[in-house]
Amino acid sequence: MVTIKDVARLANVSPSTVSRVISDHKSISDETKERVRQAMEELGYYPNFIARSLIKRSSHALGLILSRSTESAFSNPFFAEILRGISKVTQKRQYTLVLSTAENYKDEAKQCLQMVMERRVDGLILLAPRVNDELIRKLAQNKHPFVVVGRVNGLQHHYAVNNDNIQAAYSAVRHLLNLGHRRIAFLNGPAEYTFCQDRYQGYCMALREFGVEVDERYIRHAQIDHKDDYELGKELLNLKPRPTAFFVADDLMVIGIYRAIKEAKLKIPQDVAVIGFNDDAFATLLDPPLTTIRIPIYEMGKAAAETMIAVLNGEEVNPPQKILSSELVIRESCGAKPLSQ
Amino acid sequence: MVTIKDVARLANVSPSTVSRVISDHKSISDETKERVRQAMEELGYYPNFIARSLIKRSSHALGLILSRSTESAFSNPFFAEILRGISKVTQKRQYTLVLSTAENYKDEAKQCLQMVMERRVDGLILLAPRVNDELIRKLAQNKHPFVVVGRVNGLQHHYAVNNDNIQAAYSAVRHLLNLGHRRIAFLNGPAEYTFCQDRYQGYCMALREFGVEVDERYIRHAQIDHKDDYELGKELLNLKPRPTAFFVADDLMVIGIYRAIKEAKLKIPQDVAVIGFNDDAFATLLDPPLTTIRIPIYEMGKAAAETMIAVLNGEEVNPPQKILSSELVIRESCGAKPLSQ
DNA sequence: ATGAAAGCGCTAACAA
DNA sequence: TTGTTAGCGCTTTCAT
Repeated sequence: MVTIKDVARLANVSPSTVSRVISDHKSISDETKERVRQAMEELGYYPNFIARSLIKRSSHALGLILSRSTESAFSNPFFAEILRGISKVTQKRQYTLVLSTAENYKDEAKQCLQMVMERRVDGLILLAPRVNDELIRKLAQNKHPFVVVGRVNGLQHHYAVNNDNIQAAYSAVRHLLNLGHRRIAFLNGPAEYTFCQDRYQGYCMALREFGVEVDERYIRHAQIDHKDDYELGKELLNLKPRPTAFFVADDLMVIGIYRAIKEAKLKIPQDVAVIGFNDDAFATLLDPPLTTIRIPIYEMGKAAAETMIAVLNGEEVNPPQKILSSELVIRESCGAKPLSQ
Repeated sequence: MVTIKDVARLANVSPSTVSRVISDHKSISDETKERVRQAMEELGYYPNFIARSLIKRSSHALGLILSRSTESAFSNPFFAEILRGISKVTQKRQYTLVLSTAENYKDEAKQCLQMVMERRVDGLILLAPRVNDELIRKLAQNKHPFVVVGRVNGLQHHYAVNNDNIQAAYSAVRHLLNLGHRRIAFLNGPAEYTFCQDRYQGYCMALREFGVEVDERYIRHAQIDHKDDYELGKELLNLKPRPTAFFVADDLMVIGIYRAIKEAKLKIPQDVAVIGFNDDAFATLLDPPLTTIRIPIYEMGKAAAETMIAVLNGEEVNPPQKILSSELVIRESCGAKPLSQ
């Protein structure tokens, strides 16, 4: 292995001079700089990242915590999109991106704590926080740098990036209400996630505003792996009286819902209107194209990574909690445009 | 920061003894072992991974190189599936998984070379090799440990895991030929990837076996980001005489093809048969459900990671190039079962 | 069974 | 502007 000493010897300088050239220190004459660079080139020298990390007390790496099984995370377009945003930033800032890869929450919490304690990563980006998230509590307690994508409850000082879930769900349901729907089924994600809580709250808000009572029979929580969407869709369609519209908290679940509706020989949107969430790429390809909420996933990923790096650099991040807006995208799964805005 | 010295002091032993306890060295009395462990617990000690890496000359990390833009990689279910397989292994073996995140091939090659030279990772897993892949050539030249998922051309000694692309494409096309199709359009991926070359070869093999001449007009290469599938589908459908079947080299592209076919007021499979590749999760949800080739993506990911780790451990891997078999999954997009096998 | 000492490859005071 | 020296936190000979 070529080390800094080899370069120093060849260039006839001390190792510290080489080190200074690496970090482009100002007080090095152009002449020696050139000579050292040539020696590096000649020897094919690359600084040893690990040695550097040791002395700098920083791995210059960010950990990404999925907060769900690897399987269900990777198969969701949301994940791809957030990863795209994060990696855009890590790449630019020369950070290493480390993926946590656990099979369940408990393993993940342990792994993740170990990762920071062992200094494999300088900071963490956490997706999909849970209600009373144990891991987040511990990280905060140990004062480990992290930023959450989503909303954390019961924690005062922390960094987070989120979209306006309550408002977004509210807009979606109001859209259906404006179209005249009153029995609106809600297929939500697992109740343990705060983002599902928030969407539930938005759903209720809209109904109440229109004087419609929230009927829990019309609400279902699907599993995070989306294996039971279709079944839950059938259940909801069998309710008497049948819901005339579906608010589905993730476009991925719409696939199962569409199937259940079509199998019941019902037409979308004539018999049942459907509105989704996320605006995944395939939403426009569904039949009929899906009306849904577009959330700026890529931007959230970017913001999360930028926040984390800024915090690690000791910069002030203000505000510590950012909320990005979403937008209702009207396609054909709910029928005509609403009368009133 | 709690170091090995702090633990040593508290447990009244030398740092080397603590180090031995960490790695569970045999020649340490149970009594001291216990005492040291207690001290660790009490202080909340975690070994510094970086210091350890420095002396062990190993980062205990694997880099994953996507070989395409972050965007197009992450949006393909193939990627999620391979990542799932890889992470299953890295997790079990306590390896850190590092994601390379470049926007284009040139950047990626540079980044990736830097990653290994700087010792951020011990080895690399490379996806989707290109014909005459520059990066792979360089890695081999510098003797850097890597394993490729796919086929590499023009390189003698290397490790690789692949599926039987030629055979798989051959089966797919033969299936169509057995059903009586003779004008079979082929929507392939970019010609620069070896897996596309292989699928092309399988396509030709089958046609020739049935005495059908290969007509290049019926062959198109889609972009890796799947943005032009629909357009290419329309082009192919406008050919005179019109193809009666489509062999599509990635299920993701089938979405565009289905759309083109339906817009032309043609029925699947009555007017046009379609066969895909990958057996992505959504294949069964398409209308009609897609006949496709199932490749063991998860297993390939596992095998790749296992191979890489074995190689790093100095174990012998035999054979160095593994080929996993794929399987034709018959659903409804090609109509009836073929008469002959 | 345990400790002392050297050193992994680098950086950063402090000197010169 | 450059070199000398100490040391980041750990492991590993070599002694004892």
